[in-house]
Amino acid sequence: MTIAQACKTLNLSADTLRYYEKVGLIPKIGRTESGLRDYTSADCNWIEFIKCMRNAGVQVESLVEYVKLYQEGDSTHEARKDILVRERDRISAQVEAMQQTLTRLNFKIEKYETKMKNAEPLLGDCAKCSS
Amino acid sequence: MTIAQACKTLNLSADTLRYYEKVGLIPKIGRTESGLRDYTSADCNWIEFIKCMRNAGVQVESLVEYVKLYQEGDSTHEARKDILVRERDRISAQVEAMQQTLTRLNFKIEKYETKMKNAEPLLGDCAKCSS
DNA sequence: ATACGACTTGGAGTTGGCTCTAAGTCAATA
DNA sequence: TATTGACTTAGAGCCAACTCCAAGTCGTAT
Repeated sequence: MTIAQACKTLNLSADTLRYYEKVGLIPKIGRTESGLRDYTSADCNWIEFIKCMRNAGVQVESLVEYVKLYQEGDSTHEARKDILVRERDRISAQVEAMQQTLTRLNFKIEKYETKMKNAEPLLGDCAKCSS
Repeated sequence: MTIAQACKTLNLSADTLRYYEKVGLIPKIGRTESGLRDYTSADCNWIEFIKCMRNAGVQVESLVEYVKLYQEGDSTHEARKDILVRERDRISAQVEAMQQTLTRLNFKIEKYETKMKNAEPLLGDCAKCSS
């Protein structure tokens, strides 16, 4: 699969795919005889995984670390799991904070909707975010 | 309240507070006779709100827009509500994506824990993220 | 009086994550 | 054979959101 096709299936730009490969976020992609990248479906699955993690806010750095360990083989089993656990906990905390923000936003939106024109001076008085 | 005290209560750096004021993310802070910033509790409440939104990933740009409208008075009531709704929907979608990522991560972590050393080649085969 | 520490400013620098540019290679088509 | 279009590379540029720096101004303690 050419890079153009990979872009379409993954909905990522060619620049981004090349960037991901360059920084080690995805393993080296195989080449055709003339030197063009040739994405396998395994490559695409991996990139799909990476994309999912990136969308959730996992840093490129962490994923690079994970890929590196993965390439070092079985001995890195524990370390890899630790990264996943760490990132899961990070995302989990982030989701909780966001849910509190949602509660707060909904409270404010409701005030706007019930035409309480004086909602704004109370801005800070509604439920506070924990952070 | 001096900027140092505001930093402590809000857990934000002085640079960040000044930056927020400069770009219009928080209204102009009053000054003492000698020109030092003097934060009121209303200022702190506002900043607390801003901080909550920023923590949830709301862009500075959007918040600046909101503050600007707020300062223009009652006529911007609808426009302000629209911003809040827009950002709520954005956060909401993001939370959903993150929850799917969490599911995926938990699946992988479990595989690591049950000592399925061959978990990695299946990387892309577990539940896909929608995005 | 002078030194100190907390503040002020404008503007430069940093980080993360892309995104774009320029110059070149290659295969296929007119 | 010449041109077209998709690819290649290294490296520069860009954007958001801070973060740091230098030079200067206060009020207070020695």
